[in-house]
Amino acid sequence: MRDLVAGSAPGTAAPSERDLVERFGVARMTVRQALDALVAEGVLQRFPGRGTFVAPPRRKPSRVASFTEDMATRGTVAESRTLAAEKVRAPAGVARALGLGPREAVLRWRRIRLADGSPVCLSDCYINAALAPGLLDGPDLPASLYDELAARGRRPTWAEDSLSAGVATPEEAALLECKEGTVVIRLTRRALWEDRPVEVSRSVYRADQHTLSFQLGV
Amino acid sequence: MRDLVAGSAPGTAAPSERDLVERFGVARMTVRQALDALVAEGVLQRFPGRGTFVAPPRRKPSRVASFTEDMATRGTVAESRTLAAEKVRAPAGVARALGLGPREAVLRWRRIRLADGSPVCLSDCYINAALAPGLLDGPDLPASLYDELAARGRRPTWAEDSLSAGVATPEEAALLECKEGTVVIRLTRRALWEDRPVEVSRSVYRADQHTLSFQLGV
DNA sequence: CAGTGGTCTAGACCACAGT
DNA sequence: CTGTGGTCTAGACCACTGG
Repeated sequence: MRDLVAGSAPGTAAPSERDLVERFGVARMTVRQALDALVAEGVLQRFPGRGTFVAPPRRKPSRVASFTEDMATRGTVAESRTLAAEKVRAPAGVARALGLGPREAVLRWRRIRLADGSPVCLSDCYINAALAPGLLDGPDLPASLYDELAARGRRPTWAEDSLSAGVATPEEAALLECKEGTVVIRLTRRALWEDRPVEVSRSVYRADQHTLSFQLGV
Repeated sequence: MRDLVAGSAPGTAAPSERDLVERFGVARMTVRQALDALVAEGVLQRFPGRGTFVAPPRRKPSRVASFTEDMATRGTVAESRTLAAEKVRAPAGVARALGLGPREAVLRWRRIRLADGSPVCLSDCYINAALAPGLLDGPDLPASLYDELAARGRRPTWAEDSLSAGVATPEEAALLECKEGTVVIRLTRRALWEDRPVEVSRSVYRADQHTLSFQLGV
């Protein structure tokens, strides 16, 4: 079905609905449902009175990106060193951001993130334990938090990021293997799955090594 | 139609399709089309074999935000001082980013952006003149670039932002009324409308005064 | 004008949930 | 088992577009 238009130049007219009815020997409502799917996908566009046409290419929808993915799109290898992976009672601010009562259990995962072997980011992540039980319990820690959440059907569908910049504290400088006073970007993220907070995190990126990028949809 | 579920708690069952057929005296396909619209809007969710239910509330889709909107959501007043508003031949890099030939005409708009009266951002924006003819020609400059583009049906539907951080140059410091060496966030944006580049810009934010935020959708 | 998509009817059979 | 949504048929009339 979609073969009929695959690879066609944008603006090319698709066969009319009544054409397809004849060609496939089905009812017109059936044809329309098939076309509806392609329209929803953005492959086709309909113009009443004129016809159905191949839509101009669409940008990928914006999507909450994981560090791992982000690195992959740059062609660099993401690794991480875990500094802490534990179940703790949520600090007040974290509990509030996760919509939990104070001192409820959360998972904390603190990592240094490396790109091609050199440290670019220090991340401190709190995960709603109720939504991802045992996430940090296995013999091996997950390679990617978002992949692991995806495997549990809990990948964030929405996130709010706040960005500021400053200079590295002595501790940050030591962990990121840079000079104290290096300019860093601080990113705070609150990520939700189906309107329920899954993760809050604070990350510190070496700004001299790393550029953050965002794709913003519609 | 949507009154039937307006305000209902998420998870509430909607009337079944056959119910609605009787209630409104229409065909089932008609009911389904009406429901399809609500499902597409995210108001309802269908579960085969079980029924149709009120969907959990959805986050607003991520959307390319304008400085003006961004300020409004913070409850602060956005203003700007125009440093330059002119038609120029596009520098090579800008031309490439806008998908134009070298030295084609583009609109350049350079502004200092103020939040509650104090400078927070220096922005240098190049606009594809073909997509927004005369944008800077009126007796008054637009109050908001994105509002003005929206009025012409050319509001960006997609954008790609790159963020880095550094320290203010002497010129930037003078314009932003801060000390040389103040930490700043540099943001490069390429904004498209229907897959055609509309705007590329470079902005410099005082990081000690301003936090950038992003909402990222699905 | 003829052709297009948009909407609608009054049925039908299927796969699947929950009881 | 009954009731649900998912899919399908073979028509129909409408408003709109373009020549």
